[in-house]
Amino acid sequence: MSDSSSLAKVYSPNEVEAKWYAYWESHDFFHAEVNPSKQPYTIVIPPPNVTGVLHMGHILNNTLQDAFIRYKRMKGFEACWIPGTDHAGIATQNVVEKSLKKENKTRHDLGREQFVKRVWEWKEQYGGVIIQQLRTLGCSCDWQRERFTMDETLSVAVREVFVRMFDDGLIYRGKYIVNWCPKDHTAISDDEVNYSEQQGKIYYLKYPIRGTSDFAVVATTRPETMLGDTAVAVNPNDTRYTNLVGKMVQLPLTGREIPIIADEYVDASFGSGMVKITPAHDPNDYWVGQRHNLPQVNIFDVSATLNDEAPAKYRGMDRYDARKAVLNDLEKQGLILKIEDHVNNIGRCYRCDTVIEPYLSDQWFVKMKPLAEPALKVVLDGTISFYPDRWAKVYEHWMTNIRDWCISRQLWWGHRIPVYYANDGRFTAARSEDEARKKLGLDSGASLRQDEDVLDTWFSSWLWPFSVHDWPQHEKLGKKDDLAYFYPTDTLVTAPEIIFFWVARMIMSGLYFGPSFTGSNDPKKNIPFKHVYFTSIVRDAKGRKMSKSLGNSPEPLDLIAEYGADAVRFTILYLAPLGQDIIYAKERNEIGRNFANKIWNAGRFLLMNRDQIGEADKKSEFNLDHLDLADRWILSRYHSTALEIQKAMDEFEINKVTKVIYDFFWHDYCDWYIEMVKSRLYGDEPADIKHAVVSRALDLYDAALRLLHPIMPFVTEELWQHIRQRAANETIMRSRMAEPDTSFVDKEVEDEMLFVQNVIESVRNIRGEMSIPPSKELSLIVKLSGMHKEERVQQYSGYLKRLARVAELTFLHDATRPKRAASAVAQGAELFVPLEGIIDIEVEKARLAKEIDRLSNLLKSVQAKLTNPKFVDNAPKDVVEKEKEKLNNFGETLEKLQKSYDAFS
RNA sequence: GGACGCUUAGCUCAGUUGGUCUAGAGCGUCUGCCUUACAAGCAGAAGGUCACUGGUUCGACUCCAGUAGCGUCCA
Repeated sequence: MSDSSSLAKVYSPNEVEAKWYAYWESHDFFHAEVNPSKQPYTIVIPPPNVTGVLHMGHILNNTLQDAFIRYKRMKGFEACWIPGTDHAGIATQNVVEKSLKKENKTRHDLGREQFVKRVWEWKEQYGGVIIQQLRTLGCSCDWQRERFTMDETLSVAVREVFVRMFDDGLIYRGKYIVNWCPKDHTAISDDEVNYSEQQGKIYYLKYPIRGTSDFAVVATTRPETMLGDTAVAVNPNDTRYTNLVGKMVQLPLTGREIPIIADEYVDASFGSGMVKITPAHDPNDYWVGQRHNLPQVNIFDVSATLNDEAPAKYRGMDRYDARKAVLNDLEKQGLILKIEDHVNNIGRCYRCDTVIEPYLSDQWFVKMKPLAEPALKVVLDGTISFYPDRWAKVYEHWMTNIRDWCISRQLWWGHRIPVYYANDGRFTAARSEDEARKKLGLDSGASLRQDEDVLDTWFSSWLWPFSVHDWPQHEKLGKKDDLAYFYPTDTLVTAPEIIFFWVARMIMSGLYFGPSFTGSNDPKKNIPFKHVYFTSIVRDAKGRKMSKSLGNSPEPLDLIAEYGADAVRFTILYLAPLGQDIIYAKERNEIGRNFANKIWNAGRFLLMNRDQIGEADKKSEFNLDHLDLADRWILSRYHSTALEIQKAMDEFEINKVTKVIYDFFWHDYCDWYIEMVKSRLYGDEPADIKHAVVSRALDLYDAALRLLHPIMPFVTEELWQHIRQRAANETIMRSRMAEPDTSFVDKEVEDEMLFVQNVIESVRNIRGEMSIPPSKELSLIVKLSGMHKEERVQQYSGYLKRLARVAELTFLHDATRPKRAASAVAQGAELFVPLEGIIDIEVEKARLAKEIDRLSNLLKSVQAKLTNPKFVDNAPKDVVEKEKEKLNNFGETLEKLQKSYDAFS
């Protein structure tokens, strides 16, 4: 596998990627096992919907996780990335219902059992395509540990948690406003409601205030709901009504009296500044009612027909007939102040287009206060850290204003609520019917009815970090060690949108249930993860969030096919600053593609030379004595790069990681080091030196590939396998990433190299400005000064000659000045490039003038500082010293340039 | 309405405890090159009142306040 002739001129990723992924997977390289000799590093995937397909958000999220996992694996950790999907109650049920609709059937035609069976069939056949797509992206998930939230063991976990919390008094049944479809007789979720604006009316109703002849005027778009009013509310800061708060009003048509209350929710500038409160028929009013302990008067039945709570004459009317009747009766009593046109936002059922009714119904809740308190603490005290940390504030705000969690859903697909009702109406939560009978004191065989509802999908995913290890059956199933070893996980990578839905709840469940399997009350042992990385939002070139409905997102698999997975991975990480959005356009993948190609071609270069020149015998390679400037410099650069990468990785600054490795590989290694290597390989050095040069270049390349591997796994594996003979089961992904060794970082060498680079760049600049073609070789005359010694410069003159395309290099020792030469100053050294017959004096004068101008501006500002006594007195000594040094440098350089300029006048 | 974030080259972004690091990179633009790894490349160049206003300071892209625009979450 080390044949350079197989390397094409341009890298084509497709076959390479498929080949290596199959190799990795078939060799179990992704699999992690309990290994006491290693430290574990664990990530659980945010389980994508089983109905989902890969989108740009997934690309970002999963590339991040894979980069972290691969990095830690190469740093010697037992790295375990546990994948899986979630059953996505509503989404999945919808998909199957839609397919039923094509057969002109509804789920009711099939019945619950058959319908659920049908969903499972769908899941087995079509579900989880995203899992396959993650492979295309290169994700090194431990597929042997793949889980699904409806798996039997995870379902056991859900029931266990429900029963324990029920018994602990943390789960209760209560009333809650849901979106109710009066035609389908079902609750639907927020995203199943279609909202549209519609021209309607707003009615100003007059409610008599008891003990006065005044009226409270309330504005409403739904006058019929006044029959269920239980209060009138004003804003507490609204001075117009301060004296009314606490008084009672007579609710017309009902004979009831209701209080006037004060609540912040009321917008004093809207309508009359007074609003009717109908807790049973409006979500906002519901919360006002909760705050003020108002009664909930539900006037509708399941078809939105008026029930017995309404006055007799309206009973049996539907809501629209009731509206007419109520308005008619109020009008008769002179209780309508006015009617205005008004644009309403009306929600309709996505299935049947019936106007949705906010409807009070029985639901199950989790008490959040007791769970929230410890979960907030571990974030505030840093036991769990957020990246970026400002999300901690958002988290804190939510956790301190938390509402109970409604966990019941009126669906068939999901974990059915494990609550059982006896015939007499008593109920309990239980792991099985038998247990329920026991708890209810019933005979075995007594009939029971299980709750019809299922649980919110989040009620299973909040257990994910430990349910993936089959808790609570982990001991029985032989997973006790796995749970102990891999829990808590280390890093969670997720979108900030689900900080409340998911992140916060996982922290709660970890702290609440953790002690039962960690055997400890230490929050550090029970938290589900230590670090949370919140991903960026991927936007299009116009700054709009990428979404299916806008159709502004590229198809990720097409991107991978066109540019290669490595390129897509590299590009998205390169563009992903911590905590900032990503502006993404398809063409940007050229960054990653070009980089992959660059690395590929550097590999080609090395292989050609390895094959033509040959390698050194291993031992001589790192004999530090014979390393020259280029070698010492690239080693220094390599180790500082490795150190920077390590730091950036630790801080989750992944885009910095990509930039650092990109700059090192492309600019340091390719632009300078390889070019310098060429001058040695193509010169007349002895063979053994050439061999050593080839070997050293290969070693550095090998090390650089390993630094890059977590981000571009495929191309690095391909090249790593090519450059040296590898054993049958070897892989770069399980090789060790070298630890940065700062003893190689050499400031002096980097400074000297900087001088070399300055000289070369100065000559290139002259060449460019004078339009001298590269084919024309130049002479260079150098007059050194200061620290630079001729003997040293002679040692690397070969580099200057080759890289600046200089045929002849001479040194000047006296004050003579070469005639008709372009000149420059590099770190105090004067450079002259004789250009007899070529030089355009005006061009050269302009070139020098520009540089003189730039430097004199710098000089002026330094002078201004140093002549300011306040600066000299107040600024730290080293800063003043630095400025003085600058003054000297600028002054000297300026003088030299000026002399050159004057020579032309 | 509340909280938070952003505004640096034509575009997308770096710039880590205030010292003009001589404010950088990629793309785009211009010039010259198919120089025996790479034209998806090499070399060079042009391009920036660091959103605006004020304040703190010897000194502000950097810290503070306000303004404008954009964005996210919450209500």
